[in-house]
Amino acid sequence: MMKQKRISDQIAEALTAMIAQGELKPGERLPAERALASRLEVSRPSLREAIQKLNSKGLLDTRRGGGTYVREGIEASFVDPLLALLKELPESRFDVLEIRHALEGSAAYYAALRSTDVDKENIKRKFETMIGKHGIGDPMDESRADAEFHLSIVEASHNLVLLHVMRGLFTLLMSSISHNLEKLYTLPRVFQPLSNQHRRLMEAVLEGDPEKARRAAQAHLVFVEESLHQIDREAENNRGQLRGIK
Amino acid sequence: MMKQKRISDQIAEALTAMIAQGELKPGERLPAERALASRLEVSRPSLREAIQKLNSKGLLDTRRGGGTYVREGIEASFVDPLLALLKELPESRFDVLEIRHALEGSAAYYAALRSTDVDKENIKRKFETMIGKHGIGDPMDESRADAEFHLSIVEASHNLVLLHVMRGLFTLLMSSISHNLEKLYTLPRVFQPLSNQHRRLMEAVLEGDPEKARRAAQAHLVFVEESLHQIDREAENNRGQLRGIK
DNA sequence: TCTGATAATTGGTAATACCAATTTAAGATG
DNA sequence: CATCTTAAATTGGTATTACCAATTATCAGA
Repeated sequence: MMKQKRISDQIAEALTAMIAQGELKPGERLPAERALASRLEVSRPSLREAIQKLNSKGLLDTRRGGGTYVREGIEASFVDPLLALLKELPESRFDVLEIRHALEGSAAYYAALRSTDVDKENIKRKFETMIGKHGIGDPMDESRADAEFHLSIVEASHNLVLLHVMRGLFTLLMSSISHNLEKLYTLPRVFQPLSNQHRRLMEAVLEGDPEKARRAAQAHLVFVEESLHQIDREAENNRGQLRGIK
Repeated sequence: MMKQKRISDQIAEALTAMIAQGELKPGERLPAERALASRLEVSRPSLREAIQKLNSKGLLDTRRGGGTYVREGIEASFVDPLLALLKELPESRFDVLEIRHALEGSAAYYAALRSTDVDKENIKRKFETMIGKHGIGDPMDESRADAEFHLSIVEASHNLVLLHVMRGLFTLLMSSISHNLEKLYTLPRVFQPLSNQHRRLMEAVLEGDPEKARRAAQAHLVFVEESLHQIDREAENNRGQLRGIK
């Protein structure tokens, strides 16, 4: 006979399912503890224990006097330790690029094999959005649109675990932006080939050519890596010249 | 003026520090809730909330009537959401294999480029351990030794982010063992080529041939994937036959 | 209409009681 | 003396109640 699960675990699971199924959306506020405990017919401490569990997992966010909310970025449990690592070791972002090279090559390959018409429309939309963001504002916005374009391709691969991992990696990169990544979007000699590569990648996926898609994704990542190395070197040289003047 | 942290967070942090500093060792038992709450001069519900947080993070393990223990294996924070996913969708383990295909190909490539003498000795040791475990006991032990062999190659790639991701994926697989994975070690027609592939992978890394290492890693993963598919089909056929008898 | 004060709501902490599961200790039996 | 069974003690789990602290909403006055 199976042991009965503790009530707090059952509540945590139910809430997790509601978040996973979209019944509870990022940013949405839960009912007040007393009301929710009453509705679920459990005691408030049991509910609190469940909520604390999910706070700890990064799924919920509770503000004293202000209510409990579904967190906006749900990958925190994966990201936090890596974020600490990136803080300590800025070179780790090249580690991330190496991983992206491997994973996005695969993502593009499987996307070319598996994408549905809906996926393809989504990829096109994200590409247009990304192009539309160029030059008109915050490079952060461009960076976000870029990430969303790439994630649309990962979605089209229909590998849920890969999507989870890639979401975590992109969240990580967005959080650690500060290492000249914006230069990718503001330097014309970089942005133009970057944009062409994005287009080539999209076209390969839309044509359903897996090997071409893989190569396009990997060439793109190699270009990003080399561009960042170069931008780093130029920034280093600029610092050297400033020292000479002072 | 900084907001004062909630008491349960302070307790959770203190306990985490004690674990990190070795004051509390894996497997060790905490004092009883009432005693610990009294010692810390907090209420028992506050302490319980802290303990539930750490249970949720995989740092502690609480047994009703039996006490609270420091957990033995500590990578759970990455694993839990994916574990839930794997429970819901057993096919996700093939998603994981697709990712391993991409990541371990890269890991082997960079390991062949970057491994030090220490790395190479470690890889050899893990290989010998894995071979030594074959057939003499629990297939779980073999599975663990297999994971450690692969992780030794990831370590030799000197990509810290990749190591973090791969550790998480292996912990995930170990936790979700139940889908005929042990058959990989107990079926001679599977184990023999598997073992040869492991050897070939190791040799390519030791020779410092990156492309050969990548191909060896990827061939190995393809073989694992196909073997699991086949084992699944046979299990399905066996179930069909049992139905016929009953 | 805007601002400040007050009331209401919400989360945080504590104390207490009791139930359920596990562990330990004591007693009986061979 | 060793082993088994039973009872007691210990431990975690749940619930109720009370009160404090922070935030939000509402109301009154300028």
